[in-house]
Amino acid sequence: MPEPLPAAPLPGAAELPALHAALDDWFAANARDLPWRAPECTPWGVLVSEVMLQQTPVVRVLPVWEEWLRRWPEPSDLAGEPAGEAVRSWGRLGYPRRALRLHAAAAAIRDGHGGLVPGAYAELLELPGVGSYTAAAVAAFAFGRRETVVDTNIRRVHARLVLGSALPSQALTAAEMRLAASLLPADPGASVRWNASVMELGATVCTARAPKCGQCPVRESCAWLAAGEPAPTYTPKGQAWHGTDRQVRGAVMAVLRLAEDPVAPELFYRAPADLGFEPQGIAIPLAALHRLNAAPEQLERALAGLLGDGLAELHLGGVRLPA
DNA sequence: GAATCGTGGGA
DNA sequence: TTCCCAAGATT
Repeated sequence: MPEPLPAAPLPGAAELPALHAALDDWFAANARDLPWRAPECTPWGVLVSEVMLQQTPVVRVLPVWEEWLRRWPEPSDLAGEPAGEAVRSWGRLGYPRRALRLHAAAAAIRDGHGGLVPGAYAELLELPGVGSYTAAAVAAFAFGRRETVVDTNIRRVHARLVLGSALPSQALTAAEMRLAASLLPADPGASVRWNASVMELGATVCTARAPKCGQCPVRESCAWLAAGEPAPTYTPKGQAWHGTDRQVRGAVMAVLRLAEDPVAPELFYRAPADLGFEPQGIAIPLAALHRLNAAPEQLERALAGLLGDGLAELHLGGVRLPA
């Protein structure tokens, strides 16, 4: 299939070194001091950070990551615990399936890789919860490999800087991957710094809303600024939340995370006050769940979904986190 | 390709 | 208050 030509000429071989140098200098002076970027951070620490950072802001990941690495310094440490411990210690990071998959990845690393996080993209990609972005990111940032790392930040920077668009396309395309590959420095060390600096630029300066173009080290090269900051050609559709099954799932998960013992499913369908619970412990998330006023069918779907995903399991008539 | 999957903070 | 969206993966 023929693809449309880029809206702006791509940076040529003559311009790329200057672009690389500009972002290299900017990153050296402005990079955030994040623990998973420290030289002593292990590949396991990098992998945990990358999974936690999927769709979750840095500030919320930081304390949970610290606790995970303190408690489970190596993959085998996590693999030796029940999966439910991973889900519980995930706290309120969201998308708790990630905790389950990270636990499964730890077991795969212990059983299939001698307990060491693999450094090859193809091997990383085989791990549960690791997709194309995370595999490339771990290979690059933990092992210094030359990989084409493409996340939402990098896509947005490329869209503006090179293509002159306000936002990247709604779905990642093969053309974007080729563009990213064409911009990557040949030297492995330089490529790692480039990936990290473009991502950092997108996260802190070239943001989705209200970009700080005045602070941008490559604003003179930006196709979007040159084009007069054209508006997006589409409006992203928001994610519904209130009244959805997802909201109910989240509320049920909050109960299970706090429960010491299996929770009788009937409790999900009644107000804690009617059950004679004091407003403490498990009664707090139960009350929050009840306030959602979810239809019984909705609660059934949420529970069935959690059981199907392995985020909950039945045990002696109750529901609990997976063993 | 589109839908699904949490959560909380900032604009 | 409401809306947006943040280092995606999976089906």
